[in-house]
Amino acid sequence: MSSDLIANLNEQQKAAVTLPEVSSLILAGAGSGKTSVLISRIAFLLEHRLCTPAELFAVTFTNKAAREMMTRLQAKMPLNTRALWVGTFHGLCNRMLRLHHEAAGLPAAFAILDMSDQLGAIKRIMKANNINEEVLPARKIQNYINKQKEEGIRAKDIKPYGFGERDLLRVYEIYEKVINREGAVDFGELILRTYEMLLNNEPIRQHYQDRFKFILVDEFQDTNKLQYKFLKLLAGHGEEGRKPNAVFAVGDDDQSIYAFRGANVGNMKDFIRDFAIGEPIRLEQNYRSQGNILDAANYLISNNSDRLGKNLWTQSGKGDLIRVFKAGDEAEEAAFVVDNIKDFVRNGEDLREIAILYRSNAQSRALETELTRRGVKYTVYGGLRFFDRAEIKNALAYLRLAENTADDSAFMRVVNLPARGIGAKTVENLIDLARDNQISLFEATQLLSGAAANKVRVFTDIINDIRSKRFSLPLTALINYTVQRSGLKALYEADENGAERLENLEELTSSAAAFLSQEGFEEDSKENVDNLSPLTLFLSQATLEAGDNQAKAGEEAVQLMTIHASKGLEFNNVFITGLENGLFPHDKCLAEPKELQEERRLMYVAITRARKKLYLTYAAQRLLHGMPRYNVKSSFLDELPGDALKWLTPKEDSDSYSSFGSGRSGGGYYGSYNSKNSWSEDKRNSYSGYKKTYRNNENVPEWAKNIGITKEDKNKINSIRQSSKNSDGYNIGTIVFHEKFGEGKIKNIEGQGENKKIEVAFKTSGVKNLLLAIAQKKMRIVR
DNA sequence: ATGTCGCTCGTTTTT
DNA sequence: CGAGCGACAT
Repeated sequence: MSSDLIANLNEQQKAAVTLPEVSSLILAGAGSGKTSVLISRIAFLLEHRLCTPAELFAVTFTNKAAREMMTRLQAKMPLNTRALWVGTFHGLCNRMLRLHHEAAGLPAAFAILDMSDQLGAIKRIMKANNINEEVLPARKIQNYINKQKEEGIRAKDIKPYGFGERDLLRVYEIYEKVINREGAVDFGELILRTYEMLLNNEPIRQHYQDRFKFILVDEFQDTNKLQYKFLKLLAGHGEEGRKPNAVFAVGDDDQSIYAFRGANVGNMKDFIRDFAIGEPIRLEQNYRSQGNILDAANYLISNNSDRLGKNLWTQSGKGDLIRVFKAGDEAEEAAFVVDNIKDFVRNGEDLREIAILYRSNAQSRALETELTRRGVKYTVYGGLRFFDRAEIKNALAYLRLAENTADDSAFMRVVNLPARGIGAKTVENLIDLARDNQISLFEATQLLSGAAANKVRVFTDIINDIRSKRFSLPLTALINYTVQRSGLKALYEADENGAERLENLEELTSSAAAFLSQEGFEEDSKENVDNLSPLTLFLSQATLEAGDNQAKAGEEAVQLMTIHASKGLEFNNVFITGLENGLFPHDKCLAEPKELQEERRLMYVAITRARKKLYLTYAAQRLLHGMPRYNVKSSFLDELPGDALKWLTPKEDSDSYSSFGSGRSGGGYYGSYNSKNSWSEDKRNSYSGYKKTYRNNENVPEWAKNIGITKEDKNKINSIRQSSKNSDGYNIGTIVFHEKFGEGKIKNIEGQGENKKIEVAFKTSGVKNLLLAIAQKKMRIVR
């Protein structure tokens, strides 16, 4: 059994998996089999009886990672997953807080505020306390509060610097008080409150310290200061007369890309020191990418300082060269990308194995336009998530109020939704009453008088009614009842555009049903293993797991996403677009060397997503906020090894010759495009050796052959240039598909630009004359 | 209570 | 350019 477990591991992986009961740091490079090691480690501990399932605490950053760990573990051995403490920091802290809510000073049914609830709460507080939002934007305060909590700092711990911070601090103080009264916690509070609960309650602390003999942490480089403090406390580090529990931390300092939200790479070095780790175990064999891709990644990241140090290698060959393409503008860039995707498709590649990456979301637009135009299916990661939809949040707000009437965020959201004639004035009164009497908005409704009181009573009656049924009705029935009783159902039924919202509300019920079975609730049981009600758990999960916004499994589509979103994923073919100074590395990161290094790590992450083919593109000109901006290529391109690249457009050297001086070859194309220029540059830097050989086509080494541009390459580039210039692609004979009229063939074209008109013979709807500028939005080219 | 105008701002973001 | 928001009018 156990030999089977480690049979497929390499030496380093084996060393990590079979460690005795000690703390360790596993430096796991991209594609080095990190997840396998983590799972094998747990399996190893259990099989060798080093601990029981109940003695494990394994924490990840995303629900997806936690789920993957559970599934793969279950595939290895039969396990009762609910007994296992595997989850995200927030999920596990939520679990602990629910179990010990009294010790933490919270009601059993405490609400969890997401970012928008939190922002709303801050705005409400500012209004109630006459703090002008123009001077101090609520977003700034939200940022400030979250930054403090990420470091484990309470308002009472802060001595403000100057007036600026004094005001921020004042809101932080009131905010703490208010959300505590509401029986609510925000994301940061979830962890801070758990940390403090353990810190201040010795019996509970000791219980968990005795229990969790093995603590495993994934993506350790992404932990913030508070999370590290929490881990130390849980491990019993610094506890007198106690040997700390074994912490198995897996991470990669080169993939730390979340400093902007509090992640502290420094935790890795602190961990080595605090837990006397000695040397980390390095997983450096890469099983994902081909040689050239890996070389590029290594070469690039070597420009960063303060690394723990690591060099990825692979047994697979060099593979294809990395293609570099300079486009005139973003449309041309998109045309190039889609053109190559079409080639992949012709060669039978699965669309899901193609990813287009970019630095910022706004860049997806040009790409989407081109993909749509050429009829290539795609999905964009990071859209609106299920539990973030307005109608879902509305329904949940009713349920939240039924659970916890003090939840002011939920109250504000739905007190007048659907409209019940409760206007801004009434709400303002309620806010004042609540503030003056230190009570919830719901309680404040009791103090209202006159006509407003009657209108508000309609609302509170609804809440009380749902509340009274929350234990007697099963969860799915309760949700259905709530949707109906709240008036939301009628509201969306009356709305001619409400059909989709109604569907989503129905899906909410089915997601609750799925949740129940997944959580292992017995048919009629009211509680799970932790004695929590289905409703409480469902509401927690709705906030903590907003639902994944990834491509639906089985749907064949090109994957578009930011580089941040791509972390942890891999694809056969990857396009990294927008490689321009100012965009990537981003403007705002140029000033601080630290931030530039994070940008470089971001590039490192992007490169290492690719298994086989990697394309790097940039555009000389790009619309930014509607204005054209002229860019130079990203400095990161100069940090890649020349002999791993193939320039499809004339190679551009940077103004400084540093890249030559440091021994990076300028391998590239010196054929018919302005070859004179290139040759003169060649002479200057004495790197002409193989290029000359190439030109003469004698003794061309195999790897150098690839560097030349073929005729096909050139034709393709020209056609891209052409097609993006006249760019619409609507010609006589083009087959189009129109949303309304279906498929048709273009018979005639008149006019130009804005006035271009096309005459289309539709199969089923006859001949139509359409103004292209308008019809284009509802139409795509079939071929 | 609802719609519309005009202003501002624009990196990445999971929980 | 275009989303989102607040001020203002209806």
